[in-house]
Parts: sequence; C-alpha cells; structure tokens
Amino acid sequence: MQKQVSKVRVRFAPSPTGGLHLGGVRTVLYNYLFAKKHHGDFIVRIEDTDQTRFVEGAEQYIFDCLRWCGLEPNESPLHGGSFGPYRQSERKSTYLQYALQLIEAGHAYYAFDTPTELEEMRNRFKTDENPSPQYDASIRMKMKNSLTLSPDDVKKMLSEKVPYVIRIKIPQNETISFNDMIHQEVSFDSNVVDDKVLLKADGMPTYHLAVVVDDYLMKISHAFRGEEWLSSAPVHILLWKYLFGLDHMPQWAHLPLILGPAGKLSKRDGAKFGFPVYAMNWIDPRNNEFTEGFKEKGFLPEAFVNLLAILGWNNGTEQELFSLEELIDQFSLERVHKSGAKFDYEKAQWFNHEWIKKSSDDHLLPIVKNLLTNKNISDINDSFLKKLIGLVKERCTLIEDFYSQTVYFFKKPDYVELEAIQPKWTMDKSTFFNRFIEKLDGIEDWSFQSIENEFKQLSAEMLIKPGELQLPFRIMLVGGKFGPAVFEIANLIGKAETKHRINATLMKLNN
RNA sequence: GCCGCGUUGGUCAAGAGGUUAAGACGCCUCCCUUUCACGGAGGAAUCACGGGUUCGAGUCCCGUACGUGGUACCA
Repeated sequence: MQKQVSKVRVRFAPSPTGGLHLGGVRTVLYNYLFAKKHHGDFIVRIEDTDQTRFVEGAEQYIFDCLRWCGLEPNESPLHGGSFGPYRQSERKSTYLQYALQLIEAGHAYYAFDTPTELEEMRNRFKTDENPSPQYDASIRMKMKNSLTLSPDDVKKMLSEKVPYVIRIKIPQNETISFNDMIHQEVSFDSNVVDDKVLLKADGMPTYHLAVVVDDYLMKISHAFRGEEWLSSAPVHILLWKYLFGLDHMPQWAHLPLILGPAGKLSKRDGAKFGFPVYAMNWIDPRNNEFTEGFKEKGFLPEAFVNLLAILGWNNGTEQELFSLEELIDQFSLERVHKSGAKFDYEKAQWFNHEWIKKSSDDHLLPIVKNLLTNKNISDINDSFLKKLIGLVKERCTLIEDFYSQTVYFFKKPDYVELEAIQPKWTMDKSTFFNRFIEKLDGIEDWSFQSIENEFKQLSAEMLIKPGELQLPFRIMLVGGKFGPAVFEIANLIGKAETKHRINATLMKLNN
C-alpha cells in the first residue's frame, strides 16, 4: 500500500528579487519543520530565471534572514550539496532538453509570436465576458506556431534564429485533479488553462518548467508553496505526467496566504500601518527604498518564528508559545489551516514580550549589550547588566525598550518629569529629602533594605506617608513614572549618584 | 468576466451532528503595587446569509454574498 518510502526532501525556492516577507519566512518555516520532523533535508533553490528582475544582494539577504531565524538549509548554493547547482540560472542548459522532449511527444510546440502580436491577439479577442483572452486551444490554431506552420517553415525559422518560445499544449476536455496535503482534492477543467510558456525566448525556462524539472532532479518529496500557485498547479501536474510520471511527483501543499489589515499583505502595509513585513531590514539597491525588518524592529528570532508558526497552524491545545524544537516535534500539516490569516501586529508584539520574559538573562545579555553600545553606553559590566536585564525584562516588548528601561542606571535622566511631583510638592517634602540625604551617609551596607528602612523611618518621624514620597523619589532617580522598585534602583546606582540626583532635582523644584 | 481556494467574536483560533460555542491578542472593570510592568479575578463581543437533510446543524448538502489568488516570454 505504501508508496515506496523515500527520504523526505523539501525545498524553499525564492526569487532573488527583493526582501523576504512574512509569508516567505512562514513558507520556509513549514518546510523546515516538516523536514526536521521527518529527518529529511531542507533545500534552498534560487529561482533566478527572470534576469530582468534580478536584484543584487537579494540572495545573500535571504540567507542572512534564514540564519537569523535559525532555519539553516542542508543544501543551497551557499551550503553546497550533491544536487547542485542550486541556482536555476546555472542550470539553464538542462531545461531545453526536457522542453524538446515534450515537443517530441506532442505535448508542447514552438511559438513564434512576437510580444506585439500577442498584444494584438489579446485586443482582438477581448470581450466584456472575456477581458483577458488566453493562448489556448481555441486560439492557438490562429497563431504563429509549429502547430499552424508547415514543418519546413518551422525548420527554416529555427535555423534562421527567429526568436521563439516553447509552449505546453494543454489537452482539451480533461479534468486535472490532485490531492493537496492541505486542501485535499482540488480539480480543474483543462479547458480553462492556457498554453503556458515553458521556455522563454532567451532560453531560460519559466517557473513552470523549472520547478518541475528541478523538483524531479533534486528528488523533492514534498513541495510547499504559497496558495497563489494553486491556479497554476494543473500545468505542473501535466508536466509531471508527461515528463516523469505522476508516481514521482512530490506531494503538494499549498499554504494559506498571510493577509494585511486591508487585503493581501504588501510591503506598503508596513509603512502604512507601522509594522515590519520583512524579516530583516532591506534596502533596494535600485532605488534605495527602505523596508523595515522584524530583526531591527527589536524582535527575538524565537518570537518571530513562533508567531509565524501560529499564524495558520496550532496543535489543538491552548499552547501558543513554542520553541523551534517543540514546533519540530509537534508540527503537522493536517492542522494547517485552509484559509488565509490576517496578520495582527499587536499579537506579534505580545509574542515578543512573552519571549523576552521567557529568555534567560544570559541569553539576552549580548543582545542588550549590543543595543546599549550602539546608543553610546560603554564600559558595561556584564554581571551588572545581567542584573538590570532581570529587573526590567518583563517591562520590555521590543528589544529597543531595554534602552529606556535601563539608561537611567548609567546616566542621570535627560529629562525629569517635574510636573508629576510639582503640584503636590511641599516644604515638608523638601525638608524630608534634605534630611534623607544626610541619613543616606549613615548607611554602611547600602543594601536596598537599609535604604528602604531609613526612608520609612524618616517618613514616619516626619509624619508623611511614605507613599507620598516614593513617587518623587522615583522621579528624581529615574526621571519618569516607570521602572522597578525605587529602593532597588537607588541600591544599584550607588550612594553618591543617589544623593546627586536628589540634590539636582531639589534644586530645580525649589526654583 | 472566467477559473481556483476560502468564510466561527475586531484579530488569531478550538470545534469534526447533541457543548453554557474553548483559549489567546486587543479593549473595559477590579485586586496586587501609592511608578510602570508582571501576576490574579471578572466583563463586553462570534458561528456571513438563505434554503435543504436530520428528532437535532457552527459541524453534512445546495445556492447566494463576501474575501482572496490566478488569468504574463514574473515568480
């Protein structure tokens, strides 16, 4: 019953044309999870057959993103492997023979129509009911191709190097169906699919030919791709049938799309709604257009991967937080949704917040240290910083937040929110803090406990509720209404600095 | 237009004929904390619509609507 068990091999096949967006990373992730779960291989193949859209640096960028996410391929142009080359542009010569083989078998034909002739055809046959006429059975006999031209003419044109493409000859009145791992049975009427170009005039294959040939040659067992490909699946099924046999065809899985707030997610949405759509920052070298990435926005890769996994899949329980290992263990295609999901940035941030809380101080240390260094805070003592991280991480949603949550430990606040204390400021309070400074000198161990004791004792003596004084004290040290326990802060910034900040604020208040 | 795919609160979703229709995000209230968070307790809010089938439908069938993708010598 079992169709011979072959090794699981999956592939992610991006075009090096620009940034890697959410949907792309999720496709990678599902590929990766499936491969790892089944002890298979994850391959990255670069589909650079459209030379007009090639963008310098885009390929390297894709690998950088995958590395950041922790989704390292087993085979790729960068990682090597025995099924290379892994760039379609470097496999150009292999595609022609398959196209020729199809012609030989009567499943494809040469077409000599020029772009303008095609344009003319579309205009000529355009009607209200059919705004975009296809190159199909109903019109191919009216075009300039090896089906309508005499064999001699074709031979002559070929030898004269008249530009041509090779098109698949879609059969009539057939139902093309296949079993998708996510959508189950999907079927198409062959009469509505057109004679797609297989080999372009420049000798490069189109996606349709290349994907089939390469999936076969690279022994791909399961093919994941976005749902936008579902409509062209019948072409691929036919190609498999004609070229290699349906028995060898990989199992298809057409993944649901990730939608933006208003329809399909685009990089425009990022700028418009204020959230990243790419994994990492991307600057288009052609026009210097900048698109923000999750990495630089302050997301932890663990959180990024987690939130993407959950967008369209769940394990049936209430669990939402998953490590990569857990995802590998629990992932199953059966539980991937059929319908597209709208991306919710609020929830994305929640994931990051949770992951920051979940991460150990040691894990966060280099990340936060890097952040602070970039903000010109140097000479950071690791164990000191680790302590700070532990103290503030539950208040940080994005990595960036560690800056505002920890700067005041390194330097006195740039801005002190005086307006928060001024209205209720009294002479008594002023006196309190002046006396408190003196008391501070007497504290020898400088533990937060001792500081708190002195503070409470003095306030009791002066008959002022400690709560009335804590907020001003906080503002003096931190600059605003945030941060961990105020005595803890005093303890960490030291006696001299504590006195200094109290004094500085006192002077401003008394002005 | 045609073809494909889809449709459970605002969002992500559990659910596979009989449930008070989980849970999470966000929002609101309260507790904790005289900071901000964390944590805890509550609250508002849902099966797109219309027909069937059935003793019984969010769950099955058919229509409609809506959304989304494709309809390129782009992937």
